[in-house]
Amino acid sequence: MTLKAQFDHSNCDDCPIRHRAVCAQCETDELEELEDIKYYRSFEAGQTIIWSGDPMNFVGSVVSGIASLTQTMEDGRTQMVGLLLPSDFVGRPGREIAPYDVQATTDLVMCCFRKKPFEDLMGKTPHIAQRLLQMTLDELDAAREWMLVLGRKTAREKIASLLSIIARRDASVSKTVLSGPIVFDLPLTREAMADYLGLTLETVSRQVSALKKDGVISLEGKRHVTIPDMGRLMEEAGDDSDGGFPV
Amino acid sequence: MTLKAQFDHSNCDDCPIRHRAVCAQCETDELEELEDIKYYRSFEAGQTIIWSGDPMNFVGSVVSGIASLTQTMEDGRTQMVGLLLPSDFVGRPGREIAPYDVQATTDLVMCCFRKKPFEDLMGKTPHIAQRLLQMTLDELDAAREWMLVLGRKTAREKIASLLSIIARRDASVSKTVLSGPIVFDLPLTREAMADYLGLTLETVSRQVSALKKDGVISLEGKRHVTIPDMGRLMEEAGDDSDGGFPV
DNA sequence: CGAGCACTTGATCGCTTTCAATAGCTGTGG
DNA sequence: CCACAGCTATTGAAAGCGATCAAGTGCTCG
Repeated sequence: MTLKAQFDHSNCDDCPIRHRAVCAQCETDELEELEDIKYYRSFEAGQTIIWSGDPMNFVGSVVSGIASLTQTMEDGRTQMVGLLLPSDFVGRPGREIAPYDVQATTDLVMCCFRKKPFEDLMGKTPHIAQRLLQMTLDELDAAREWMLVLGRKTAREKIASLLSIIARRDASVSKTVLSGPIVFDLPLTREAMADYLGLTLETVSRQVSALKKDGVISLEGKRHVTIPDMGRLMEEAGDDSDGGFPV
Repeated sequence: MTLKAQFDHSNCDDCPIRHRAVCAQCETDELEELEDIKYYRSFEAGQTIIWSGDPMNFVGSVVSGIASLTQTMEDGRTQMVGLLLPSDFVGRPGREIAPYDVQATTDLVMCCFRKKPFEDLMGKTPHIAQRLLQMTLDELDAAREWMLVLGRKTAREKIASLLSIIARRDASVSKTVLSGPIVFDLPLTREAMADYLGLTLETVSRQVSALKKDGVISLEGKRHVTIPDMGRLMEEAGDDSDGGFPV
């Protein structure tokens, strides 16, 4: 596994998440202070990064790959409560104990900071705190959108919602034109999709098949998705297709 | 209606939410600046305070009463995505358009600030931004706990979860002993409970009746609830009854 | 007394879950 | 090279839970 390799440079200027992560608003001198305390960690797909209930010694940003936050009930029912993409932040300054399991959904690289030095730095660097506030508010919006999905949408709408969200942010990264067909690889297994959507994996499989049969999506293999008509998908998701991106 | 009356004093020191709201960490001089730009508004139960999609001219704190954030789909399905109690903050600095309907669930008093002056003040008053970050992180935790409720719990567990949350924070306000029976009034109609839990009001009614029949709760009238055994209720909610409060 | 509202209760329907079998793929070892 | 294990995903049949449709109750207020 050559997971490390491409990110063990120490210069933040080259960092792929430089302009979207918690450090986005930092000036050069502030960035230097962060560089002093940062270190990279790599994880393989499936690995648990943090166990719920464990002490949190570090915080950090997802540099590449995808991580998930999940809650588990005593009888084993699990619900994903966060999907962390590159630039997303892990951990909460001021908190000692992790409230959720954090897992690497794909191979993953994180830019980490030991918690204490990071908290100290945040205290004297308003740019970091400001950015963290913005990011947290965005996550809260995303969480609330998911509450609507979980509480009120049908299985078919849930699948369409998940696909449209993944498609949308893939597009926002790769600058794809929104009008043409959209192509991407699903970063989640059927089971992970089920955990995200509050469904069983069988229902996920059935609804993915149904959307395929109805021409809303097409599949090559199990994971490679093509969306011929994004507007159609958003209708299936129960969303307004004139979609206002509220940022 | 004498909704105003009790809060049109201008002195923040007497304010019931002084130590928990967005102003909690402010020093005397900072508080004076807030006092200069604040104003109170009262709303009657059922009134809509802000419509989704409308411009947001102000932000503010709930002083007394309860407000709710709800999302509505085109076909009328609605999901509550936030329940705002005294000291909770309404609005997002930097955002122009309201993403949710904000409604007064009970009679309500808010301490408002016009958005622009508040944003300016936040820029030069780290104590406000810091407190807002803490509060937003808390709301995110609450939202994620609700995602588990919405996605994975049964109707009975959902009702028990809602009751235990209301009971818990009623206790945190009124300093009730946790071991004895807990008594409170439901601030929500059956329909509002249904919108919170992603259920129909009929299912809410049935499950409340079932919990009553099984002795988990007792009712006087429709709204006055007694919980003889909080541990039992939390079992019914599917929560660990050794419940760590993860502040 | 009757209208309106919040709530309860009953009967039936249907979507999602559950249980179960099977397919397809990858990697390992005889 | 094929057999087989292990994993992910698909598909079918049946069961169950919550939604839907429909009355009916109890309370408040005019």
